[in-house]
Amino acid sequence: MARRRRHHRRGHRRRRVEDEGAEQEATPATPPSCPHFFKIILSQTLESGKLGIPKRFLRRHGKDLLGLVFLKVEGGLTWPVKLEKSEDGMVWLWKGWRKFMEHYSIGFGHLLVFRYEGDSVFRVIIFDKSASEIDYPSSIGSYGPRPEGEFLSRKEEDVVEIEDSEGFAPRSRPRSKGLSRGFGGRSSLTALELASKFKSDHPFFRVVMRPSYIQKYLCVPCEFFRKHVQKNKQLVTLRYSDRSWQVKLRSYGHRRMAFLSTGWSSFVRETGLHVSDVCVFELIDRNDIMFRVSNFNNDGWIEIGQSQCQESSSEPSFHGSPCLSPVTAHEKASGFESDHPFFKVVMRPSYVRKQLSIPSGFFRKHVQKNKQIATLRYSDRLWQVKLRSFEHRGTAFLSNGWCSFVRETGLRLRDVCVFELIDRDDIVFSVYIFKSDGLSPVSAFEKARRLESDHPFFKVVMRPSYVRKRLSIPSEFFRKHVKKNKQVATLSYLDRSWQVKLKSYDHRGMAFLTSGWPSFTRETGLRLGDVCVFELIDRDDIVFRVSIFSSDGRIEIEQSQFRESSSEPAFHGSPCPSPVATYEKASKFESEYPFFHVVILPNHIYTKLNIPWKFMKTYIRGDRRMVTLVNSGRSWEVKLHGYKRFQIAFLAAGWSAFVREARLCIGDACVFELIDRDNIVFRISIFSGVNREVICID
DNA sequence: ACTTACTCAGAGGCCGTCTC
DNA sequence: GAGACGGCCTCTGAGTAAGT
Repeated sequence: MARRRRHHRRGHRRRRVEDEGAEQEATPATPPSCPHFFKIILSQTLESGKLGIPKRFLRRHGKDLLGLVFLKVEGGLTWPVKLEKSEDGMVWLWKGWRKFMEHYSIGFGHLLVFRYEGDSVFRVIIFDKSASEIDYPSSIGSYGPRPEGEFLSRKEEDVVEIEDSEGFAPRSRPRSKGLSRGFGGRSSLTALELASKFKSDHPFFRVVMRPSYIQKYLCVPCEFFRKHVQKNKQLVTLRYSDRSWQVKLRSYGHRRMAFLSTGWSSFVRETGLHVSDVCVFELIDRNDIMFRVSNFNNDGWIEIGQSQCQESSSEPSFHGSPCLSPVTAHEKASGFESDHPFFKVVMRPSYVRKQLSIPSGFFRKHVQKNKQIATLRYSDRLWQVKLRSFEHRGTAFLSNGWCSFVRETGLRLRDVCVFELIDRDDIVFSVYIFKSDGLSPVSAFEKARRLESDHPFFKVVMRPSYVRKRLSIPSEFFRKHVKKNKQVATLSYLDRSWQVKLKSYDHRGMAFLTSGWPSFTRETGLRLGDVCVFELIDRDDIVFRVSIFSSDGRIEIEQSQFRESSSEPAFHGSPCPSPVATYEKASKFESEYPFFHVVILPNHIYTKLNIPWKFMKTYIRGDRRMVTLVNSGRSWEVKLHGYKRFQIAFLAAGWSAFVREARLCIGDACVFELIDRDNIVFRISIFSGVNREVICID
């Protein structure tokens, strides 16, 4: 049930944020008895002296509105305002509206919520530019509104609110694209309203989650910090749904600022906090600085600290690079809950190809040290997988047998797996696979990977740090194509260009696009998972022509002179994803003979090739030490090593000769068909990169 | 034959500076 | 003053070489 509700909640979150000046009606979560709409005050409204009522609101409630309505502000007067109807069906608040605006000093960027109470009466809530509700004194006559940015509530002295979110509230700073981009919120407003009703005996503050809060750290309102937090405190505890997180409290005394830093991102990730969620932080223990956190979500879902909601006591944290975390699979998996301990993993190329890294925290906590084998259960099948751990490094992997699991369950890059430990004694995991579907970056990836240019270029999958901060330039590309004295690059995209600072650290061979890059990502709408191709079209002035391939089909612009590639440069930003396509081709391979396939990695070229132990155990009898590889009419004798004790097998002596002479390349996928079990003869089919397809199949 | 250590690229965190 | 931005450092993990 809880799972279903959560899923429902995610669905709401994904609703598109409305545009500038959006007019909203009551949300589905709002009781039907209390319809409302909101308006953002733009210059046009100020100049015309009238305010349009949203048509959708009129359709539902317009018949109740006669020629006159009454506007009431909390604790204030009731203002009669005449309505005007224009020919196009619009209805305006007209005579009396200007007076109302002047009286309450309503200005550009203010947000007004009109809650319809029936009988032509609207209760009006006024938010200033910082999205803080202006709390007008009850003896309104001689008072103007409180200064912008002041957010202390008079009703509750211990309450400090900061209600400001890039997601739906106007920022205190002007932005280039207008201040109300995505005032979105029909749903945010509901969350905000719900949160605004929050009451507690403890001091508390409310925060609307901004992108920077989600991505980096949370700013604690300085007023609250000064008043309630002892200066020597450096650690706080956040309680949420029966779990606790230790988070570092960082403060700059001289600036009277405070942030929740180390540990905050874990809290965000593990509680599934999103931009525009409204959180209430209740200080339930002043001595140890413990906050009870309640989250008011966008669709009215409330998750209160230490609530009855079922929340996993295990570790629901995601493991694996966030850049590869597909929003959809990720979100689907986010709803997973269990009484058993579990961990979640986003499939990275190395996981799909090789071995799965187990989160060290999970391993330490739940897996007995002497265990060497784990069993994976998926559907009605079981797989035995070797459990490798390196205690001193705190790392652990699923190795031998894992590849078979991947192959046989059809696991792919960016799928999300949940591993639920249902039997601690025998280490049995029940595995749940959340497919990344078509919304993963794969399609963008596939499109981008086919491109080639006469100019030097590199390709990047957008990671969180790239989107929000800076872009890392492949060191090899930088060394090879960019002159050392260059400090500025130009990014050309469509008809626009951006000047971006080029920062390099020669001693480490690292290079980044820094200042100006955030503007580029913001203004081109670049998002996590999008793929960018950077063509260096001018080496002297470092001009990159950029092509963007969106991860969800939202936009796709190919403005360059790209053509289909035959020799594909590696992607940057995630470890060597290019073999995935060849792997996928090889995955479709069918044969009457038993077979396995591998993607050739650098270490395969120079050293040895592992054979899946399960394959070895099932199909290769006896203790034979030599095998024959057949390809394109030629054959190679290769030494076979198999170690029962470690369940490892690989091809060694003779293998490198095969690699060399069969012209295997890194990223190629090979299918090994066992065409003669007695003499151990493998027929090798090679699937190469783009355009080469299968080079030869005997 | 197998394990462990080392190296390096890159992601992300910390904290100072800048800007509004 | 508040918060965004930027520089640099540390940590992580993949790949590989060396050690036992």
